[in-house]
Amino acid sequence: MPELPEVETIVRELRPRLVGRAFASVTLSHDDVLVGTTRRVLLGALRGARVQALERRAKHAVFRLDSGARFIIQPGMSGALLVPDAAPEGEDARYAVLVAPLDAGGCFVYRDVRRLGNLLLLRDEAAWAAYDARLGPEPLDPALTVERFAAPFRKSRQAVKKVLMDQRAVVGVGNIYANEALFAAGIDPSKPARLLDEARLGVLLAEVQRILHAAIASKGTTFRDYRTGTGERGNFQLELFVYGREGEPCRNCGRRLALTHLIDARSTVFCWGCQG
DNA sequence: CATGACACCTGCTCGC
DNA sequence: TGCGAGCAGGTGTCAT
Repeated sequence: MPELPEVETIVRELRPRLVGRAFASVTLSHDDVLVGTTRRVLLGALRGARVQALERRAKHAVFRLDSGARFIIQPGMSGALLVPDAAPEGEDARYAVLVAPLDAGGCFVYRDVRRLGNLLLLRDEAAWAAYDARLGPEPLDPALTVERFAAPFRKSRQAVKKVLMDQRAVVGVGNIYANEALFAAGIDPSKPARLLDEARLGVLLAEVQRILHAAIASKGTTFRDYRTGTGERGNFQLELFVYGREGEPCRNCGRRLALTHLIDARSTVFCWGCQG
């Protein structure tokens, strides 16, 4: 479900509700979301732990705990982070994977229908460094240069859209925003990445940044079940030019937008006229 | 090392 | 109405 703007929105909304609070208790409904840790270790680390900071890295939420460990949530396709006033019951509890009442009232809930999301526990700086090193640069980092952004594209024979969604090249861009950015930059999504010159990649980076900023301002894109940290819908779906609009007229030239699943088996929507 | 295929899991929609 | 096929904002592993 969530790409960079959605996770950024969730983290911003939950930060004031969680930072400074401690998890009074923790329950976990399924073990299959755990990566690199066990139920016993994770629950032991979270019980009584106080949240010192809540940040976003790539499409993940990062909880810095007072123990020095970091608790990471990768929401995957259907994960949601919420802080209701009380622990969920009945239908609300159905897909709750992790429930942690807070010391000062309220409750932290990680809800995930498909459970493709993952929970990680990084116990020290070395573990954090290893996790961080596997991820590419943040696209909204003002220090990111076009040269750095362009490098993995210049080396790859893959479709430019696939590289754009590769979290080792640049983080945070998933299927929705890859489709949108490539349309805005006038780039054919199936074009081999290495065939794009530096100027074109500069345009692509600029469009990625513009669109991600705009999507954050709209609190993300709600197509199905994405909700912000306060349970609201995002609004960026009203500003999409191609994603989910196959068969409809291009908002730029009026042609019918095309759909293909040939790139990385993900839906790619594009305009034959505008993306050369 | 780069690349493609497939796995993880559940729910919804669409066509027959 | 029922049922199978296909699809869904992500990411990791495996063979080749």
